[in-house]
Amino acid sequence: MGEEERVKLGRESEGESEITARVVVVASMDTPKRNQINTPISKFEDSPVFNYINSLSPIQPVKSMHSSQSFNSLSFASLPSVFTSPHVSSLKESRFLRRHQFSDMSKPDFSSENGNKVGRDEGVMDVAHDLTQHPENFDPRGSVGDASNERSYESSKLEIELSRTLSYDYVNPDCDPSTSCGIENKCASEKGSFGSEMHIEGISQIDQNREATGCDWESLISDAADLLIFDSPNETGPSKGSNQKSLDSVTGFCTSLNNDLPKTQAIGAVGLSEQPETENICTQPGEAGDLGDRVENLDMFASTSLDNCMAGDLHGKMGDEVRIYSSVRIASNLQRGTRRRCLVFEMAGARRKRFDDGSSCGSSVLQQSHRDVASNDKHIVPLKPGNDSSRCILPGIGLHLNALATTSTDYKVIKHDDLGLGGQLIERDMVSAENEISVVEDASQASGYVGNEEYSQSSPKKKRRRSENGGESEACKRCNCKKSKCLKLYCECFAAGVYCVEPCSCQECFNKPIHEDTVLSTRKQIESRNPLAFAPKVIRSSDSVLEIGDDSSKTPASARHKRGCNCKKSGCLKKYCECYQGGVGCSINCRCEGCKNAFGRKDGTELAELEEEEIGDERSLVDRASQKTLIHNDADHNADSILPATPLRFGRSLIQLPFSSKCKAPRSSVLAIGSSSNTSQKFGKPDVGQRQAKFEKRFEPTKEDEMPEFLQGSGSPTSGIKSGSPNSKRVSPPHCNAGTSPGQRSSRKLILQSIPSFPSLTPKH
DNA sequence: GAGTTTGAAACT
DNA sequence: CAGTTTCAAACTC
Repeated sequence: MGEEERVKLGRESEGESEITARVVVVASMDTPKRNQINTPISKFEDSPVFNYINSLSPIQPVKSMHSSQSFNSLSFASLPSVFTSPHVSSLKESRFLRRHQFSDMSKPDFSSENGNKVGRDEGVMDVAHDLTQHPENFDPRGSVGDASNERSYESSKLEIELSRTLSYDYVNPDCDPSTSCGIENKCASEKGSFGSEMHIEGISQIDQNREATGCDWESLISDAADLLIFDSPNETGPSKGSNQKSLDSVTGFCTSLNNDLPKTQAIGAVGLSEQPETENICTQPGEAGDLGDRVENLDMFASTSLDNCMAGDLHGKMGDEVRIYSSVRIASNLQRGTRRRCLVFEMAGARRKRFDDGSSCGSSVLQQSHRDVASNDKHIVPLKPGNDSSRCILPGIGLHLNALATTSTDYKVIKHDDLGLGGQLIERDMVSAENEISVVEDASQASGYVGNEEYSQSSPKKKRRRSENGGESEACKRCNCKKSKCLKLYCECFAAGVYCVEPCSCQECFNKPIHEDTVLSTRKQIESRNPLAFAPKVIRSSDSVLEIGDDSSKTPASARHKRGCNCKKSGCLKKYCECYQGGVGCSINCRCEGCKNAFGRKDGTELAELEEEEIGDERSLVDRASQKTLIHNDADHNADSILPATPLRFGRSLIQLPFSSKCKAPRSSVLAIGSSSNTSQKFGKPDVGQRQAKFEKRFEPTKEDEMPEFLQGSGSPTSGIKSGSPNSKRVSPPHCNAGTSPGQRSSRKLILQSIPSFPSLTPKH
């Protein structure tokens, strides 16, 4: 219904403009390039796909068309493949790729919203079919596009044809009411294009435009096509400025097209919406005047489902050169990227709110740049059911990873949830910008959070006691601070980068989401003092894991405490010793006296030796246990997450856990070990081993990202634990690494690599 | 559970 | 950087 009205308006307001539009179209039709179009059409007819389409019920060609559009738009957003090959030569491929993407991306939204489940191919086929039926339509469009095509991507004719077909779909009179609305919008956009700029870019552009419009279209349809179309301020408002004529004329034109060349009109609209000139509306309001008409669709879209920024992004994408490759551009274009991010965040935030408990968690590092994301973390962070104190990711050194992970998670959510195009687009952008976060990480986190919550809830008792239970659940990090307010490293929770939770027995605790600002500031302060303060205390190479696997040899030597211990009385045989607690042997960095560390003496004696001498069976048992764990880790990654992976998991203690863990298991924690527990108890190793293993898996990958410094240190061939300052009580950050041998390092890297996303992800600030 | 021991963290 | 103090976990009873 909207169409007619609009058309009327357009005609009334500007009958001449309409005429002009037609004239233009006609001229374009005359262009010799028409032939090209014809050829492609014939191809379609001949193609099996075409036949298939024909075979399909003609009942709802329109819907199919819509779906196709939406897909295009969607693909536009995501299109990795497209990114890879910007060249026109691959147009055909790009098309297919797009389809794929669409299918993937759009499924949720479109299928549900439009009810249009026709595959893109079908849509395309339908379009082709329409074309065959209405060949005249093709000419105009194609001619226009070709003539004006500045970019001259050399886009394949087929692609052009496809785009045309798509556009036709839009126009298709058979469209449902909902679609009609979308069509109108398109018309409006067309106005802009025709009126203001006849030189429609090449077919490629059209195609792109189509995509863009498709996005809008989809959003409109999904939300409320009617409302959007008519309600959109753009139509009446700014867009009408200088271009109003064009709009009106366009409208008229559209109308006429509907009558005469319905399909063509749709195409034009698409093309218009996306002219290259159109940058983001948001950024360039001034354009509204010029592009207002074209933009309308986008604006509407924006108002509808996404932020204006989103729309602006879309516009920008579309506008810039080939839309197909727009995504690439986005990445390059900071402004746009930023906008998207904003959008993304906003969107994410909105969604999150749904889930949000109200507890706030923040990530420090990312805070500034990714503030929004951080806020989003809330969702991700497992809030204890019923407990505000749920752990949140704190900004520690490696926090950015967390944030990223979170972010990624958010994105996922967005994708799956509701976001239509915008959401998807955003995701893409974010991913590209951030270097893609590993999904694994996200999953692990999420699961981890849950685990935490459960865990914490499960045992309100002291942490010590808690750990006893499952051992594995690692109730780690339940503090008992009384004077530090849980804002110093004395507090294990804080040190671990997690918020205190119920189980904690702390007093006057400020390490809670409520005091996020305080926590963050404190963290920063501490980090300023010691950048590695929140880094994992125990640096471990993958080797150790492997070694453990062997059963026999196993020297944890590969892992070392970054700072080393300073034990005087414990002989490094009690948990007072951080090295021992971490399940690693003492190293040069240690200043301990009378070291008897079962995992490796300061003098270089390693575990293996110790085992023989002192430890004996116990150690092997421990190793085995840890080994098992490690082995399972990959598979269990998720399970691991169950561990107290509080938001800050990346925090040092968590990382430490791998081997030692601060998850201090209660003495009795031996349980975890299982059968071997009895023997292992002696040194308490069992706990360590198992726990370490678990944590290790999880954290190892992150280590590098989190702590590049460490990596470097570990990376240092000398590995020497001591490379740093042997004498200094506290090892300087760079030196932190405990001595990992070069070989170890390599193996470690392998592990890291296994986690695909991390390397690239590390967004470094 | 209270008290002691211990060593890291923080402070000077 | 070294020494001292503070702190909370680890440990003992």
